[in-house]
This record gives sequence, C-alpha cells and structure tokens, in this order.
Amino acid sequence: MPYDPSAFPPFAVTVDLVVLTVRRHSLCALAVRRGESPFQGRWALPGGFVRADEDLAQAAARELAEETGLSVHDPAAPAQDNGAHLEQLATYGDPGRDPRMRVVSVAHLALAPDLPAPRAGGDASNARWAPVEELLRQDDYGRDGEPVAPLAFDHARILSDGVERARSKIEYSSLATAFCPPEFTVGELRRVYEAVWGVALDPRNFHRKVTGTPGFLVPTGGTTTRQGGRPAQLFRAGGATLLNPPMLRPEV
Amino acid sequence: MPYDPSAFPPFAVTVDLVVLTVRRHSLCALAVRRGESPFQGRWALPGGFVRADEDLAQAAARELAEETGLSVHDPAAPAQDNGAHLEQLATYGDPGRDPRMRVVSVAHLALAPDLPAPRAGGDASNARWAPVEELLRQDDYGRDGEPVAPLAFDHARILSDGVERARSKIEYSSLATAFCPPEFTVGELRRVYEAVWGVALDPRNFHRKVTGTPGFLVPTGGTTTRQGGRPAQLFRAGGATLLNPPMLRPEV
DNA sequence: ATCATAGTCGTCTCCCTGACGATAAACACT
DNA sequence: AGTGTTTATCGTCAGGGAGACGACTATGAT
Repeated sequence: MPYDPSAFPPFAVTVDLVVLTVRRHSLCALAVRRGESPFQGRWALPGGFVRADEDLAQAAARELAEETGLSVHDPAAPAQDNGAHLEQLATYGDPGRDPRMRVVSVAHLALAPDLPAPRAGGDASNARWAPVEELLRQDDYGRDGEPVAPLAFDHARILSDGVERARSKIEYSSLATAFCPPEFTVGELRRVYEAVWGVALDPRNFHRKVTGTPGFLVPTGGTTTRQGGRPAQLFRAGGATLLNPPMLRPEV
Repeated sequence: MPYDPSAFPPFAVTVDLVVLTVRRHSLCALAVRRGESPFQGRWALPGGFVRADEDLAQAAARELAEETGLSVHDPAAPAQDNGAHLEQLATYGDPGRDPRMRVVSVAHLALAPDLPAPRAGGDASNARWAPVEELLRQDDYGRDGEPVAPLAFDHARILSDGVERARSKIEYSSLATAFCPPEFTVGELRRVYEAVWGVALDPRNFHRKVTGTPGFLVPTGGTTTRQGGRPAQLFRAGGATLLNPPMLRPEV
C-alpha cells in the first residue's frame, strides 16, 4: 500500500561539513565561497544535497572527497591510511534557515591532517583554510584586509558547535591523532592540543601523560628533527580510542 | 528567484524520541505500539512528522507532550518546573530504513522523572515503559510472556545510541538530576546512577562526591524518610551543569 | 665554542578516589 | 523497652594521577 505523500511536508536534506585541521599553530576550518544567491560571494561551509540512494555518512564522505580529495578513515582498519576522521555532528532544521525552501542540514565533523591546499571544483580561490576564530569573528577583517562577513546561513553556529565538539572530544579520546600525519612526534601532538584548545601545555607533563597511557601511542623506531632541536621519537596512533583517565584541559 | 525543486530529491523528516526514566531500579524507555503498517503491532519509539512551520526542537517537544504530557525544561530557567530534559541525539537517514519512502529521522533524547503512567492518544495499552535491556533483547519474551519482537525500523539502534548517550553524559554533567523529582535525596540520586549504569556504587563515596562538588546540589532544608531508614536531607539540583572532575563510572 | 631550541627523565606535593570502619536515626518486630 | 534492619552520614587511610618545575640531552645556528 503506497503512502500518502500529502500527509507530510517535503524537505530538502543536505550535508554540511565542518572540516578542521591545524595549520601554523592554529585551528583552521575549510570555507568555500558561495557562487550563487543567497549569500552570493560570502563564505560558507562546504556541503550539498543528499542523493536519493545515498546514506547520510556516504553523502558526507562524498562531499569531503569532492572538496578536499580526502578519503575517510575506515574505523575498522585502524590508523594506517591517510584518511580523515568523519562523524555526524548535529542536524539543523529551523524553518527559514534557507530563504529558498525548507532545508534540513545534517552537519558532519571531519578532522584532517594539514593538507597542501584546498580545492573546490578545481578553483582554488573559492576555497580556503581559515582560522576558526577568524571565521567566527563578527564584523572584522581577515589577514589580507578582505572583509570577513559572518558565514552564510547558520554556518557560524554549525562551525561553533563543531569546534566545541572537537575541543571536548580530544579530552577523552585519541582523536587528536587525526590531525597528525601517520607518523608524528609527541611535540607535534602537543601542538595539536595547544592549537585546538588555545592554551599552552607543559611539555614534560604532556609527554608523561601520552607515553604513559597504554595503547595511545606506538613507537615506530624512527626519529626526526623536523621541528628543530633534539631528535624526537616518531609514533603512530595506537589502537586505543578512549583515553581513561582523560587528558585534562587547563582551567579557563 | 524561486529554487528549482527538481534539483534535489524530496525527503520526509520525522522526529523520534528516546524517552528515558528510572522505574523500580531499572532504566526504562517509552515504547508505543504501532497501529499501522509497516511493523503493525510492533513496539516502536514515539515520533512523528515535522510540520512545515516547525523547528526540530519544537517538533520533538510537541511529540513529547503528546505522548507523555511532559513539558520541556527550559534551560534558561534552571531547575524549578517539573519538565523533562530534551536534547538532539542523532539523525538516521539510511535509504530503506522506512520501506514506504525516504525518511530522515532526527532522534531526540528526553530524560524524565518517574511518571504515573504513559498515555498514547489516551490509549494506555498502546504505550508503556519498558526496561531498555528488555527492548534491546532480541528474540525474547517480556515479563508478561508477550513476545518482545525487536523494535520497528532501526529503533533498536536509536534506542541503543540514546542509552549510551545518557550513560556517558551523567558522568560529566548534572543530568542525572533530570531523572529525579524536584526535591530528592542523595540516595535517590545514587540509585539513578546505579540504574543507568547497571552497577552498584559505594554510598559513602558517592555521598562525599556529590555533596562535595560545588553547585551540584543545594539543600532545601527538608528531610524525608520515604526510602526508609534514617531521614535523609532533601536537595534541589544546583546551577552547575558540568561536573569537574567527573563522576567516575566503575570499570566494566 | 657557545647559544637557542626541543625532547626526555625525575622529583615533590596535593587532591581525588576507592576501600571500609563507625555512628546516627528512623521503622518493624517481639 | 529492646533488638534487628535499613538507610544516611562522617571519618580515616593508602594509592594514583596531575601540576609545578629542576635537570640533562641532542640537535642546528651563530
């Protein structure tokens, strides 16, 4: 028995992406410039319609690949490919959040290692990594003097929620390693925490904590001096996903 | 300029509710019996279509009121009305999760104090509080010998995610008080933790922890003996929403 | 050679937690 | 009235983890 389509209002469903990475000691998000109305010319989060035969997670992974070329890290195959972490964030469906029609957007959060350069359909000027505090600042100007209008739609809210999720989740999970290349040093991992939280951490206590948590880090045997100073051991992310006890975020 | 509706596939958007409460020392969820196909006669989570002019949170609050009579606790007016806690849980949109059509369901989690009796459109036999482990058990029989088929659609997955959210969230927030009446004792709060986590907690250490955390509990001055034994102090939930350091869930 | 930089190992103290003894105040029996 | 049971509440003690910070190591830059 077919269902009566007049019994419910039709919605458009999209996925929007909060793609975070750490560049030059600051937490950055991927923003794309809108080519069409509404909010034409303004920066927005990448996203698009969910297709008829597509899962929500599939749609998010497809959009992520289209915008960045990143593949999604398979949770079943831990920590070897160069893929990103992807998880559902929240869903935004206020009537009027899109002036054209009723749109429900399922936002996703992606965490990626530092990437060479963004690409949005091949046009680099229409996509960029921007520090999140710059994207969330109201009525201000970016580094190049270009006015940084608030993000289109309710994307400032979505970005803010995504950043908050990332900040809290690296406390009790090993997710911070998703910001690192496959092999990394303790200091590089610490700088990830410092950039995401916006605080300074004691290198000695941090080193003790992460190397003392079983399953968090696995030494690869190699060393590197790419950060300068004394050579540092290289590690891979271990199998542990939950940190117990958690990493403590300093007060305020 | 109107938008081209042929550019995207139409979806139906619903809200489904995981309504949790603690009854007789066990964590229970609200289930309603389906009156129509598909899954006719099977138990499901309460829910319904989002209306054209309605916010997602509004739709969830409306469904909650329709099913239980509960109003939603206003986060701005802390802890005085008898309302429930309501928050968005996650969104489920697999193609084929509803055989009739493409439906995206925005699941919400509600936590409520123990209630007299459920009501589903006035028909009590079509709604009940069931222990979650009973609803999540496959191929088994309930207390009354009635077969407890798995929940309809993907609702077992949704319920499982909601329970997991509640279990982890009472660790680091004061959310467990949402399961309690406006005034409650430390022992009653402890029994909430024990029911949700399914563990036994040391009453002395629990008492020290909750009374020693600033802003968690506010004594009302009254006492009660409704649990038997020595009279216990009555408390209200304090203003603090985050518990730092968190309540520790015992190992395994 | 000296300095700056980053990494790594230790130490000390404080606080929180788990384990558990002891006392207090109600009720239900006899 | 006394005794047992139940629940609440206070105290004590040992161990683990975190913050603060000293000390030493191994590179490259000047």
